[in-house]
Amino acid sequence: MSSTKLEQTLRPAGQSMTLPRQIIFDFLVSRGPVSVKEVMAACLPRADRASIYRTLELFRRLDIIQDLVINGRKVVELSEDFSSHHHHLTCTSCGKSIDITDKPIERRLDAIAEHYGWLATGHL
Amino acid sequence: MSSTKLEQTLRPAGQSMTLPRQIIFDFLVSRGPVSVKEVMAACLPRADRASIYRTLELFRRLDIIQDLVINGRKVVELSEDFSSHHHHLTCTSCGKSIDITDKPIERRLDAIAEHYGWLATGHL
DNA sequence: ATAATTGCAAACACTTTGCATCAAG
DNA sequence: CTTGATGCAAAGTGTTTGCAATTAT
Repeated sequence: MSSTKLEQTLRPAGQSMTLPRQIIFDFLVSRGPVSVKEVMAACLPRADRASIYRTLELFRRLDIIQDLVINGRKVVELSEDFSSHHHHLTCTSCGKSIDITDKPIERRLDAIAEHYGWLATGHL
Repeated sequence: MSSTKLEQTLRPAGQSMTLPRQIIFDFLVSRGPVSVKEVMAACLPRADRASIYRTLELFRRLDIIQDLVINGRKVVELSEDFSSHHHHLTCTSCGKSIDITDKPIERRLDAIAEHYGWLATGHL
């Protein structure tokens, strides 16, 4: 199969590049943060329900995706290595969110961590 | 029943002050962010499983609690009206988290929202 | 060829619902 | 008393697991 960014992550981890994994990954790339239910709706029956769960778990373990909650909705999105680090601005009326970035916030978070004697490895 | 902060929130909403609700609320006050499973473990069988779900849903609706994900764990914690606004510093090794507050962060978030023409009503 | 991954079906866990009983106002 | 909340049991969803068949290397 073609040498994509996905494959470059799977191979070193001793994982195979397979069609279900590609299908799920492609969907995640095409959409922003999505719920598991949305992944199901989009990938079934091309990928089996069990394979979807197993793939999401694998992607999570390889840090290809990360979980988060937006407006009380548990969703999954590509991690920073596959998209870029950002935050979300979410409308409390319609639920839609947009991605934002802000250097000062990042710097301040690092400073806070340092103040407490921690090393900020990441944040939501 | 006694006039607690909880009761002062339930009454105006036309809700009764009941023992199960008190039990669950007390547990949430005594502990920080906890998973539903932990609430179950602590409150069963004094409160019924169904009552626990119904109460958490009610608390959520009355903004007594809020959901969030800490380190991939979906948890619930008292909202700002019942604790004070804060953020979490979470250790990636042991999973423990501590509460922190930081004015500059708050101000910056407000500024960002304004920049996008939004009004920041809250954030995680 | 062989080892890993998949699809299917069954098991399991979690959450919600209907309804009779009980408690709060 | 009257209405709303509870406990129980059953139904409904969501997630995980075992295993034979399939696919990647």
